[in-house]
Amino acid sequence: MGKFRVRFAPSPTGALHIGGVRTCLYNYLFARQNGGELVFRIEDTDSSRFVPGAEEYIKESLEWLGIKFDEGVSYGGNYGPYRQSERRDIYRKYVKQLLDSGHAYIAFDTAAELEAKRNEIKNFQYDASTRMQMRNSLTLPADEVKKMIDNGEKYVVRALIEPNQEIIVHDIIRGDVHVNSSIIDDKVLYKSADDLPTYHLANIVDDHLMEITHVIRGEEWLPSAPLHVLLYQFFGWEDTMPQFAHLSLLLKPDGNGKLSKRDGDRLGFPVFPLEWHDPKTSDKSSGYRESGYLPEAVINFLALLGWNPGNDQELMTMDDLIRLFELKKCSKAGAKFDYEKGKWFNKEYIQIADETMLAEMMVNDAKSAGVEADIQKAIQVVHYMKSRVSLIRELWPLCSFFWVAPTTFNEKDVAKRWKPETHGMMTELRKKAAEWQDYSDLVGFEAYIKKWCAEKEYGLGNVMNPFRLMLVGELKGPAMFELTSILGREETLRRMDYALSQLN
RNA sequence: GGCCUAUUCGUCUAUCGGUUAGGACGCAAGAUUUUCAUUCUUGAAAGAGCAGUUCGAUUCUGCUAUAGGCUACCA
Repeated sequence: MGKFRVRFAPSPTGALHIGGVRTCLYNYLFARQNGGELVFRIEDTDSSRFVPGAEEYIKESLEWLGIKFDEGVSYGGNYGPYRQSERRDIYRKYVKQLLDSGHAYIAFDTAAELEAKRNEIKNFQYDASTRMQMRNSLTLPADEVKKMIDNGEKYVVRALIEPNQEIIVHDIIRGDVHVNSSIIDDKVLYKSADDLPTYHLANIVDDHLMEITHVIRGEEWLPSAPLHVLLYQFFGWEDTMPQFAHLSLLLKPDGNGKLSKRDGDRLGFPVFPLEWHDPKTSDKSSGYRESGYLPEAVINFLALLGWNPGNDQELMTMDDLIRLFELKKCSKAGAKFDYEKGKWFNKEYIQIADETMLAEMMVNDAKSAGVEADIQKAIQVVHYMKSRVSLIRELWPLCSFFWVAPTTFNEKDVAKRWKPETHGMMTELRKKAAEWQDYSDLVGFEAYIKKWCAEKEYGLGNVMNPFRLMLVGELKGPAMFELTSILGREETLRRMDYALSQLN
């Protein structure tokens, strides 16, 4: 038995949807676990839907997420080219083979003719029951067919499907799916107009030639899987036909239907890994990276949407996933996309993330807000504040007061904590704070202030809350002396002076 | 309309015919905290419906309902 080989084969028609990311992830996990190979193939057989930049976007997204390909477009390999638009010669050969063996035929029906037929016959299907009424190589004399082709008349090649055959698709996740061939129409396999095959033909030929052993793809492909099985038979490739695994779909968090870009816009969460600027519509869609997610969190969250290791373990690294993943354990039902849970995963990963990296990202956000935040201080701030955020992007808004001194004071908090006697107490506290020199010794400073409170018989709450109010402008932030240790002596005193001048 | 697939707490899910149906997110309450968070504890919360098979069905079968997918010279 040879190596397992799987592929991820997107169409470059736009940003990579989060569901596509999951499909790719599962392929990756499967390949890694079995010491197999993951191939990156571009399925650009529909020239009209091509979007420039999409291919690069897909690559960059998967790189950010830590999903690596072994071969394929821009990775090289011995089975190339890996872009279907560059494989025309190959497909032509196999189209001819199908035509010669009588498993396919040429059809000249125009779009208008097909449309007319659809109006004429209810539930029209181009198949055994109707093909003899159409303009194709089955109904036209051979010399006329040849003449039409020579004249450059546009045609398509259709699969010739025998009716009333039972086709069984063996699916790793779903078991055997039985389908009667009568419900499959004579699918178009090739269009002379752009000299390109359709998905179905290209897919089978490429998977065979690239020696793919397992096709792991979305459930939307299940209905065409019987056709694919038939094509393997037509070519005589049953023996090496890959095993199928059709993954359930990712659904909208609310209501029904599969998750779409619009849901993200509507509900306020990203459906794409990276921010995407559509060159055609010039629409901008948010991405997980730009929204403040860690790739590890996105991977972990996505992996568990439709699969689980069979126990209660939820936090898993990529290595864990590679070790534990099982196609057979993938759930058959679609999974609603729960954005809140995704945020929880991210929060967990922020807690174990490198603090310097988090600080650098926060410093970047500060810069965008027009504040030059120094990295050393930022690292300290992150250390104390990271447990409070779910997204990296929440860090700066939450922590900006470490750099930007308050100019106003929250009215409610003042009303609650700034009593008539407070100004006098805070003036005294200002003196004690000035006496203390080493603010980095937060334990010593805290003891010093508390001792003073005890001597004066001041309630801690009556001191600490106004103190915080003076430094932050409201009642929030880390522990009081963590706060002063980061602010430092000079800044602490300065903020106290300002507050004392504003509050009375 | 036709075909295919699915159906356990609000959500993601565990359960290899016998369980007080477990966990996580979210939610609620309590504790902790000089603030806000964090953290901890506790709680509410589920087998779509109806038949059948069986000593016994969440688990197997059928029907119904509901949901999703597909039904293009798109993938």
